[in-house]
Amino acid sequence: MTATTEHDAAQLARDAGANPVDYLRARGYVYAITDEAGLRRAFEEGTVTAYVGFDPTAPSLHVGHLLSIMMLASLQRFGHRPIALGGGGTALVGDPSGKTSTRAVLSEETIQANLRAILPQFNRFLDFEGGRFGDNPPALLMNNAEWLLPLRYIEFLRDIGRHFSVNEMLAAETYRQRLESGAGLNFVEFNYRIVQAYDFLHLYRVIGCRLQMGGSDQWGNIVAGVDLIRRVEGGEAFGLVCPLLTTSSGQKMGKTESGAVWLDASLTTPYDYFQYWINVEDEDVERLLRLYTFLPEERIAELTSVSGAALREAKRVLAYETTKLTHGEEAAREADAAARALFGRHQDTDALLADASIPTATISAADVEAGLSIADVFVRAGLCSSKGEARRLASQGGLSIDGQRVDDADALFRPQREATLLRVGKKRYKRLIVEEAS
RNA sequence: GGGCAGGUGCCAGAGUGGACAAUUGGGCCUGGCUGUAAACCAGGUGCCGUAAGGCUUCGGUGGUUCGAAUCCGCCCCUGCCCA
Repeated sequence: MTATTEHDAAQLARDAGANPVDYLRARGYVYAITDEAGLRRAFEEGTVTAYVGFDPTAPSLHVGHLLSIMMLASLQRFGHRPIALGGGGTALVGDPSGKTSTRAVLSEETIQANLRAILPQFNRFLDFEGGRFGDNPPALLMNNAEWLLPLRYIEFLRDIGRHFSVNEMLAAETYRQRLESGAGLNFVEFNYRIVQAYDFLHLYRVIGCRLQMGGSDQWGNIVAGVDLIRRVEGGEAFGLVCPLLTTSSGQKMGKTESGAVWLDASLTTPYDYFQYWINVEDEDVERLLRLYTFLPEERIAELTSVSGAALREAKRVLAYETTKLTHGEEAAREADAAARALFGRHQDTDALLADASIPTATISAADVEAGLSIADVFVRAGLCSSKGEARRLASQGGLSIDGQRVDDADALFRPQREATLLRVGKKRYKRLIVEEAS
């Protein structure tokens, strides 16, 4: 496995005197910038404070948020100040961007709970102490509920609302789509843009934040903030958005059949996280290495100069590096070891069964003795959702135990030893441990 | 507030008293070929059951009927038009 570079790509670029804009562009993060020349100048003139908003609609961030996080992390390596803004207030409003229908309204308690779970996840990516990358200032965590909830309606309408043209907003892609598609748009959602713009204004006023970043679906909202700052304060602020990533086959990044790929280890295990990345398509590896790791350009070029099966090494590095960033080096090493053991050329069942890094389920010895069918066991291990599915898979040749195909899912499960290797399809493995009941 | 049209499986969308666990397409899953890739080909895709069969499902609820996703009442939700 690659030795970790002392200096990552962003720091190298900084040492070489590059403007962060150039780095972000070279890495593929830039989809659009409101005023590129102005932003470059701002970066040259001093420390820029930049923020990205994250709506706490779930108890964890997921891979879809990763690009924005990487942008913040990159800027910090250039000595600028990132702010991760938790949308404790905006989540109550609900962003209609890219949604085809109104999102279910979350309760305030849920949102607060989600926020508490999400904020620590930034720790691995951002430095909240300061100085980890030279003279960088500490990153900040903020929650817009703090200033949005106390807002008074009439005042807000008078001071902020007046700056927004309804005509303009109706013409905006986000809202137009919803209106044209007949999916509907309620007043609360219609206000999302205004509230988000206000966030930017607030951060500009309070800590001089001058840059907001996000996905390209946020462009309109970000521009609205930039405009608001100019109108209200006569200030200069910037927006930068990254492309909305899809895989070569058109899938949204970070989405799988079974849902989002979470950054929380209890929702998506490091093993599964690693597997997500190592399973990317050939055409995507290079782009993803640039976006989701800090590997230097030369290393990426070296890894992706090959084609065909040799690209697997690049994917392994991608998986390792991304897992390391999200879950730490230890977890990355384990996930990598498990992957090698399970998918390596020579499968050694005994070694696999002893390997704790492989996803594991347990079952009590008493249950086994009472008589469990193979289908039952696969269901209990979480590999099948029902016995019917297990039967179906078995009849299609999709189940195996210790490398042996299962023909009859209804046969009694008779483990040879306390550990058994279950497999569904080509890729889903689980180690099953029979435990003496306690 | 009034009028009209709707709410079906992961999604889209047929069905409009029995032949419906529900056509079809997409997605997804499995097998084959492979490199834990793509493309391609084949099969599968509610739950229980070896099977026969049973059970639960078509916004909610209460009816009509031997029988309802399909008919009727009430309620909830969505869209369009009018106010």
